[in-house]
Amino acid sequence: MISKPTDSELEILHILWEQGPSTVRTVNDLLNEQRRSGPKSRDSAGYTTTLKLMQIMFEKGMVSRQEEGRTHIYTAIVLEGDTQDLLLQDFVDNAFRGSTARLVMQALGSHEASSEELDEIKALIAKIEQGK
Amino acid sequence: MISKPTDSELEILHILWEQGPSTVRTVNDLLNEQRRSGPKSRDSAGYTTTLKLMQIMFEKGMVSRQEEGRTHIYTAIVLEGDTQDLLLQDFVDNAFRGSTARLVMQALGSHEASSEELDEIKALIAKIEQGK
DNA sequence: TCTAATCTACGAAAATTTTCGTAGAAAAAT
DNA sequence: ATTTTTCTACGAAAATTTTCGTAGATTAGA
Repeated sequence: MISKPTDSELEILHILWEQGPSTVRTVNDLLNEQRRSGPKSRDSAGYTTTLKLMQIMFEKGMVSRQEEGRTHIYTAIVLEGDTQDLLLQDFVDNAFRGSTARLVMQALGSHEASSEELDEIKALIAKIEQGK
Repeated sequence: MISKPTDSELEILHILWEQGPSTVRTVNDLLNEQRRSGPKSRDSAGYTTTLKLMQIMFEKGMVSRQEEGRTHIYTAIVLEGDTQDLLLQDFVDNAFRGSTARLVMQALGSHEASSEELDEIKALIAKIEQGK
């Protein structure tokens, strides 16, 4: 049973998706790196905090791990796209009452998108219309 | 200081936005109505649960209320669009690492949108490109 | 009138998520 | 060789969110 990751779990998943298989130490370092440089500077996470979270994620089946000497190397099992779908579905339901179109309108209306990105989106829409 | 509503608070805000000023009783009834008919049938909320949530929202300044006889009539203070912006910003950061374009692509790619909605989106994109 | 239903206020239990301290083993450094 | 660092495991505190029971007041119904 695939379930929605919590915010902290998602933070870790992003690192695993980007970096590939990693140790807790690596994940914790990058995590705090990002938190410092990120937009809303959060407190950095203690090592055992990250460790515990990754152990929980292992129990939930979100990540696998293999022993390498005395350390564990963790790998994301869930796919980035699948997870984003899951989160998106939930978010659209909660915040936009199920209307994907309204979400898209709001997103395009109030946030920046480069012309390249807009072109991509136009292309995608054309493709969808094609398929109808 | 405007802060992000929790999931339960958002559920209540949606009802206030739709219905306009309402009593706790009305909100609680509609809430449970929606939960029963909704996609993921959750347990219905007890009356005092909803009451307590709305009291908390009042303390936070998300809603105002006025006495009408012995009951209170609650009104949403925060605007739907502003709240959605707030939630969206957070969601894009957490789930899509800040890339609005990726969010839009994923949303359009995996969910349904009618041709009318797609037309609206195209129009919006044209307007944005115009403005550049 | 008196009984039942309905309202607010309030505190605290329950559930969930996040954080961290401590212990013990293993490796690395001095 | 012994001290320091680094790892896992584990439990539980802390923080947040959600739920509900109880009390007391007021209105409505029998």
